[in-house]
Amino acid sequence: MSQVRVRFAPSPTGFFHIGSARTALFNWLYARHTGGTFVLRIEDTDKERNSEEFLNVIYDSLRWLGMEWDEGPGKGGDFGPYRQSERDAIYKEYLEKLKAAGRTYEKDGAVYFKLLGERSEVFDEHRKKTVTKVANTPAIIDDQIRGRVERIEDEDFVIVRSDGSPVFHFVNVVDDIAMKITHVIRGEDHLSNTSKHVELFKAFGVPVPKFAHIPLILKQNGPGKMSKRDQGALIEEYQRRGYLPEALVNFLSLLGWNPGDDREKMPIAEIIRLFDLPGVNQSNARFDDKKLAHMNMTYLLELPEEKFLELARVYFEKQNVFTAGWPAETYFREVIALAHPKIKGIEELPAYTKYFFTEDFVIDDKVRAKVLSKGEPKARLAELIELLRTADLSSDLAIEDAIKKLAESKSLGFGDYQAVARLAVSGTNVGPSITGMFRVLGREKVLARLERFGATL
RNA sequence: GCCCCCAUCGUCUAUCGGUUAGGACAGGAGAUUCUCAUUCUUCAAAGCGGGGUUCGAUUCCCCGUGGGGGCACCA
Repeated sequence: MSQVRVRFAPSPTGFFHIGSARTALFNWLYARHTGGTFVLRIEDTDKERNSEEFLNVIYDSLRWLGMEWDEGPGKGGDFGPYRQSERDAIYKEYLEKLKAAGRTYEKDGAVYFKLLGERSEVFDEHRKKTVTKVANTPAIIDDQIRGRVERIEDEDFVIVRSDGSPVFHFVNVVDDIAMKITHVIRGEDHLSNTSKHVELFKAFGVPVPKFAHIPLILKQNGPGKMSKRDQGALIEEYQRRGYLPEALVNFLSLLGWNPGDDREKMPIAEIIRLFDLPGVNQSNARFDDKKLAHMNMTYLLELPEEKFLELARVYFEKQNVFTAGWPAETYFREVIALAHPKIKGIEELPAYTKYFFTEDFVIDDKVRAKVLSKGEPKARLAELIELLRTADLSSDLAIEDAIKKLAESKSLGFGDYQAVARLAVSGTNVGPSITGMFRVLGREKVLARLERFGATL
């Protein structure tokens, strides 16, 4: 195990979204790549905005995506507790160090961190008030992605609120020191905060960790970064919709990083092997749900049949598709197998397979008009009914053979029978092979539907 | 307003000074398949502008412009 220690430090004040997931992912990847330790720390110092429910969302989402933490809540470790709300004693201890060093003062009941340098009163246009500026020297941020960044922190800032609770900047740095974090990998939105953090590290007399500020994910439409309110922003939504976590992780890894060549679809072990901080891009990336959907489809297509069946089963259960009871296992299995190579996402499954499970499906009017406008569908239907009364329906090949022979005898093509049969049996013009549909549905249902539809012509 | 970061097809990106600027998603056209989807072929599509440095800049530097982020007793 290497000395690298990284942490993901979410605040349970909202849902777990794409941006957080990618920050977690890059931390996790770096830990796995270096053989280091991935720490999960919960930043719940803002009592007003926290909830247990949000905490579980974080745990569930991380686990679903396959990012198990090495230290943290439920896992233990030598530097716990891992929830900031339980670390008051540690913050008090560190606050005393700062006080002893003469780097704090109180004002309006709050504790301020005192910067070093000459002070002057300046009117701040933005905040419309007079503030005290400090002629500080620039903080040097050694960023693994952006290189050397300098920024001057020129105002004292609050580290403990008047109600006694410590502020983010303070606890964040204290915990990174106490938990021996070596690399701080976080979103670029924190880059401007980093000068505060560097000042604190220096005030504590400890070495400043390496930083890596990763680019942000911009919302798909409109300006700005993606937030939890944006369409497609929540991890739990992908979970609910039956997306494959491997696909989501693969997609996320490619937002701001690449393996250095043309490869996109890669197993996680390969991503871990190739991932490194200097390879991360510096510019923000716009979220693209189409590309995610495509990535998901490629993963879905190569999923082993048993695995796909289980995902389908779970999805049908969650969506409560079968209100009147589950279909027979072998039947369900055959339907799902038929749909597997044809769909782009698990969420399409119920609609795609509906007519397999009920007689109560609608005939699409547009498709009906289109199919009935060509050839002699009524005659074809009658011939098909006649054929299927006795034909061998035990295999797709046998069915295809029978229909082809029939078509040949009338100097017609397979398509002349396919379209009208499909419409009668499924109500639409999209679906699995007609032979597969016949085989799985069985003679009785197929004939009944063909006859029922024929009666409307 | 001040500070910080960034800049290649619509989008994600490759290129570590010399390339017909490549790939992927999305889009167009075609082929294959019983429909649809897949798959395959193919087309269209990019170096923000201006200055430098250099024999030569997408690549290095500067200035604009544009985009993003930050400037709380939120995290």
